[in-house]
Amino acid sequence: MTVASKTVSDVIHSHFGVLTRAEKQLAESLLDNYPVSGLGSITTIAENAGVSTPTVVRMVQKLGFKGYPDFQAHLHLEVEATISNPIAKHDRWAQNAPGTHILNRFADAIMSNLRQTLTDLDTATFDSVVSLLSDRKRGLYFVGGRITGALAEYFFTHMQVIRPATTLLSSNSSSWPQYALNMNAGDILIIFDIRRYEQEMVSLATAARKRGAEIVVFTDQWSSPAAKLARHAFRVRIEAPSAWDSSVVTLFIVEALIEAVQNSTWDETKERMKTLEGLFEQTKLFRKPG
Amino acid sequence: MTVASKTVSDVIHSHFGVLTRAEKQLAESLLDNYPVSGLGSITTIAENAGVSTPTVVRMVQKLGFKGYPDFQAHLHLEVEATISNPIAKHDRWAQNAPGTHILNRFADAIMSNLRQTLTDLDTATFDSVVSLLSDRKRGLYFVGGRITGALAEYFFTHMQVIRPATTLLSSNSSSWPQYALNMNAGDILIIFDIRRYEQEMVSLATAARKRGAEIVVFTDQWSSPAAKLARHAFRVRIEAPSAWDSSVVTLFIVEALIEAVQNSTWDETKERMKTLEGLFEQTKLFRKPG
DNA sequence: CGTCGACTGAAAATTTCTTTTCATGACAGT
DNA sequence: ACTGTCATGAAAAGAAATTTTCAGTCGACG
Repeated sequence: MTVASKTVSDVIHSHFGVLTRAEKQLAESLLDNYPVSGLGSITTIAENAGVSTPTVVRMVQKLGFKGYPDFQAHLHLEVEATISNPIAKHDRWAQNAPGTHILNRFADAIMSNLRQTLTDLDTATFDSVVSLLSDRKRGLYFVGGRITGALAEYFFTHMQVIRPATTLLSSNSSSWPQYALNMNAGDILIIFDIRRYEQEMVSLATAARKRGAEIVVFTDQWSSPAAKLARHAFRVRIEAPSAWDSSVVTLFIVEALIEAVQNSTWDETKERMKTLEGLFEQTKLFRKPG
Repeated sequence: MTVASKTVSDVIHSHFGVLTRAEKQLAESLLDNYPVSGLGSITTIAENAGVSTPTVVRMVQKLGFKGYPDFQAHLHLEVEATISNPIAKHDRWAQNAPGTHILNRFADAIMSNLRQTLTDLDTATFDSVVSLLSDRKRGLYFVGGRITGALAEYFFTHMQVIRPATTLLSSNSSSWPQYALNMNAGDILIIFDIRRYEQEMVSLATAARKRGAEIVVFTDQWSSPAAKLARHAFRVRIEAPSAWDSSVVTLFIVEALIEAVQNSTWDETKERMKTLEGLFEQTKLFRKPG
C-alpha cells in the first residue's frame, strides 16, 4: 500500500476503524499534539501512549509504512512543511532564463539568505528596534563602511523624511569622534558593519556607549566585533555566488524597519511628509520658474 | 554548563566563533532549514553536512549539551514550541495566519516582486548590459535620484573596484550638465529613476545621447520617461506593503550585474583588486602607525 | 466448559545509532 | 627541520532503538 501524499494524520484517521484497543490508544496519543508527539523514539512514544513497542511497530505497518523509521520520516517531512516558510518552495524562476544563468543562481542564493535570516531573526528584536527608532526624543545616527555606506545612506534618507533629529555620519572615519561627542544619552547609533569589519567601528561604538547612546548593528552571520557593544544586532546572511557579499537581505530588513517605524508614528509622520512634499515642490519652482 | 532557556540556534550562534572548520560546516547545515534539519539521527545530519559523526558529537558537547540525545531533545522542544504555540518566538512564516507580522508581509511582497521581475526580464538584455559594462574602453557614469542615489552609489562603489573610468554623478541635478559635457561616444550612463520620476533625468539623458553615450535605465514597471531614450531598461517591480517603494529587487539586479561583469573580466580585475587591497592596507597603516 | 483466534507485551534477536579511541595530517612556534 | 598541538574521520566499542519471536490473556462461540 502507498501512503503517497496523504498526511500521516489522514492515514491514521482512515485506518482508525481497523485498529485494536492498544493501537487506538496509541493513535489517540499520537494525534494529541500532532505531529510533535511522534518525533521521539519508538520507546518514547510507546511509553507516552502506555503501550508496548511491538504495538507501535504493528500499527505503523498496518498503516502502510515499512517500519517505524519510515513512519517517522514521513512525520519529519510534515513537520518541515509546517514549519518552513512559503518562500522555500519557489519553483521555476524566469522560464526564459536557463537554470545556470547568473540571475537564477543569484535568486537561489538570495532566497536562501532571506529564509535563513528570517529564521534566525527574532521578531521581538525587530519590534524593539522599531520602538527605539520611533522615539522622537532620541537622536538617530547612521554610519556605514566603504560598501555598506550606501545602505546607511538609504536608511538615513528615509528616516529623515519620517522623523527629525537624524544624522548621517560621513563614511570617512576620521570625523567620527566629533559626531560621538554630540551624542546624548538615549540617542541611537545605527551601524552597518559586514566583513571585512572596519577597525574604527569598535572605537566609534565604544565612544557612543560612553555618551550613553544605544547601538543597533547590522552585520553578517559571523558578527562584527561592534555587535558585542550593541543593544540589538541583526545578523544577516550575505552569501552570494559572487566575489562580493550580498546586501539584498540587509536592505530588505532596512525597508521593513522603515515601514514599521513609519506605521507606528503615522499621525506625526503624516503632517511632516505633507510639509516636506510642499518644500520639494517649492524647490522645483525655484529652479524652474514658469 | 546549562543551556537553559536559550534556543539551540542562539547557542550555536554564540559559539560560532570557537567552532572549527568542520564544526562550522555542520553548524551551517543545521541552521540551514533550522530546526528541521536537526530532526534526524546523528548519522543523517553528519552525512547532510558532509562531516563525520564524531564531529557532530564533539560540537554538541562543545555547545554545552550532554550528548546528541540531549541536543536533540532541546531541538524537539523547540519544534514543539514552534508548532503548538503560534505566538512563540518562531511565529513568523505563520502556518495558520500567514503574513501578520510586517516581516512576513514584506517577505511575501519581495518574493512576488522578484518572481515577476525575473519573469519579465530578458536574459539577453541582462547579458548585453554585462558586455557593455565590461568594455573598459567605455566610461561609466552613474546617477540616481533622492532615494535611488544610494543604489547608484552602491553600484558605483563596486564597479570602481572592478574597472577604471567610473564616475558617480552627484544627486544634485544642477551639476549634471557638466558631466554630460565630459561624456564621449560609447560611454555609458546608468540611470536609476523610479517614481516619482525626476524631471531633470530626461534632460540629462538627452544631453548624454547627443554626446553619443549609451543609456541603461533602472526603473519601475510604469517606466521612467528616461527609459524611452535608453538602449536597455530594467523594469523592476517595486511594490511593497509600505508607503515607500522597495529597492530590494533593484539591488538584486545590480548585484547580479556586478558579479557578471566581474566574472567576464576576471583576469583583468584580479590584478586590479590585489593592488587595491594593498592600497587599503597602506591607508590603514598611514592612519594608525605603529 | 473447552476451544479457537486475536491481541498484547516480555524478552530475545537484530539492527542502527552514539560515543570513544586512536592514527593521521595540517599547522604554528621553536 | 623538529616538536607539540589541534582537528579530523575511520573504526571499534558501547548503548539504544527496532523488529521479531513467543507465550500468556481474554473474549467469542459452540
